[in-house]
Amino acid sequence: MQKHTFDLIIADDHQLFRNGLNMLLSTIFQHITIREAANGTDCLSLIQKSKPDVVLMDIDMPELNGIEATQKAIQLHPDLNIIALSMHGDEAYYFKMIEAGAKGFLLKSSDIEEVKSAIENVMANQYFFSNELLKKMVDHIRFNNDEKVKTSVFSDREQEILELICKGFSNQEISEKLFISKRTVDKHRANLLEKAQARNTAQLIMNAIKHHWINI
Amino acid sequence: MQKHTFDLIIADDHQLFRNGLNMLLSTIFQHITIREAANGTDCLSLIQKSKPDVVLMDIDMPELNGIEATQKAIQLHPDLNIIALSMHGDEAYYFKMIEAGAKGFLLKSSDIEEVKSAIENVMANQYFFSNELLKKMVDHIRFNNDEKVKTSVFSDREQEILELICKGFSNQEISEKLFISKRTVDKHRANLLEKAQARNTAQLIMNAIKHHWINI
DNA sequence: GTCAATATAAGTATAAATACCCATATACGA
DNA sequence: TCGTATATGGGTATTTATACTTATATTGAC
Repeated sequence: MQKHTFDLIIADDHQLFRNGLNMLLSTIFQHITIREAANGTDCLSLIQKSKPDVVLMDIDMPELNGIEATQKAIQLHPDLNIIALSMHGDEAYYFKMIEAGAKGFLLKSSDIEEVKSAIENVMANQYFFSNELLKKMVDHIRFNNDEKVKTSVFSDREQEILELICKGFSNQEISEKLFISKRTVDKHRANLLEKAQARNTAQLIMNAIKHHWINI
Repeated sequence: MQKHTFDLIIADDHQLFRNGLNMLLSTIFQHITIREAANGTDCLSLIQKSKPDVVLMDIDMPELNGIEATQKAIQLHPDLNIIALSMHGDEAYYFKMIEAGAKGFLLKSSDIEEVKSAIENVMANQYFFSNELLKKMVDHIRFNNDEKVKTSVFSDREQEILELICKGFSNQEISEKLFISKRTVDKHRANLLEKAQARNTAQLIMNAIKHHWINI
C-alpha cells in the first residue's frame, strides 16, 4: 500500500503534537514527506507550495481555524484529501468540516493504526470516520431521549399534519389541502403539541427532528 | 480472523438473495453456520433457538419488518450483532435501525468484501457503515443547499435569538432574558425569517437544522 | 469620514397560534 | 358490548407572530 512516495501536511497549533505524530507516521510509512503547519494560514501556503496528497487538519487553530482553512483549500483543490483531527467536544463542528469538504474524521484519542487506515482510505478515494466518532454519532441517535419525551406515536393523520407544518403551511392552508375544517387542524395541532410535550411550534419541530418523527 | 466457528442468520424475504449471499459467505468464511429467515418473525425464532453471532437483517420484510425485529431482538439480546441490509431509498429508515440497535449498515449494492468487513468489525465490537452509505450521508450534509437558501450568516445577536426560539421561548420571554424590548426581538425575528427565506417559525427551524445554523 | 451593517425601539394592523370549553361519529380491541 | 382512541367540527378568548412603516445610535470597514 505504501509503495510510492507521498506528501502529507500536519496542521496543528501544538508543536509537541505535530512532532510526535510526525515521528509516528515516519515510522509507519516508508516513503513519506511530512510538512508541518502551526495554523490555518501557514497550512494554506504549504498546500499551495507542496501539493500534498493528504492533510491532517486540526479544527481548533489560531489565525485561520481548520474549518475555514478546509473551505479555502477545497475551493482551490477540490480533490485534496483532508482529514479532520479534533478533540472530544469538537463534535459539533464535524458537520461544518463535512460541509467544508473534509473526507476523513479522526479524534485525537485515536490510535496510530486508525490514523494509518484513515490516510490509506482517503487516498483510495474513500471516506473514513474513526470508530469512536461513529460510536458517538450512533449513541447520540440512540440515547438522546433524555427529556423523557417518550417515543411518541402519532396517528396517521397527525403525522400527515406534522409534515405539512414542517413544510411551512399554516393551519388554514393545511385545511384546504386536506379538505377539512381549519378547526380540525387546530385540534390536531394541539394534540401534536401535547404528545410532543412542546409549548409551541418551535419546540414541536425541534422534538420532531430530534426524535426522528419526521425525515429531513 | 475466521478461525473459530460462528453462526450467522440471513433475514430477507427474497429467497434468491438469501441463497446467493449464503453461498458467497460460505466460500469466504471457512467455519460458518448460516441459517435463513424469510421474515422478521421467523428471524426472531431463529435467534432464540440458535444464538447467532451475527444477523444480516433486511429492512423491508413482510409480517415483521427489520426495524421491529431488531428492536425485539436487541431487547432480548442487547449484545447481538445486527447488520442492517437495505436497498437504495431505504436511507430514511437507517436512523430507526440505529435507534433499534443495529451495529452495522450495508447497502445491497455493497460488494462481498464490504460484507466481510462488516461482519468482522461488528464481531470485534466495532460499528460498520458501508462506504457508499457514508458517502450518501456526507453528500446529504454537503449538498442539501437545494432550495437556494444560501449559507446565511446571522449576526451574533440573531444567532443568540435563534437558539432561544429553538428552545421554545416566546419573543416576550426572550426580551426579558436579554433585557431588551419585545419589539426588538420582534424585529430580529423578522430578520431571521427573511435571511432564512422562511414564511414562519416552522420553516425557520427546519432550515436552521438542515443547514446546521444551530446544533441539535 | 463616510458608508453599510447592526442593534435598538416603536406604531399599527392583521394573521396565526394557543388554550380552554364542548359535541358527534367511527373504528377497533378487550 | 363497552371503553378508548381517533377524526371531525364548533365557540370563545387570549396570546403570539407576522407584515408593513419609521427612527436613532453604534460599530467597523474602506
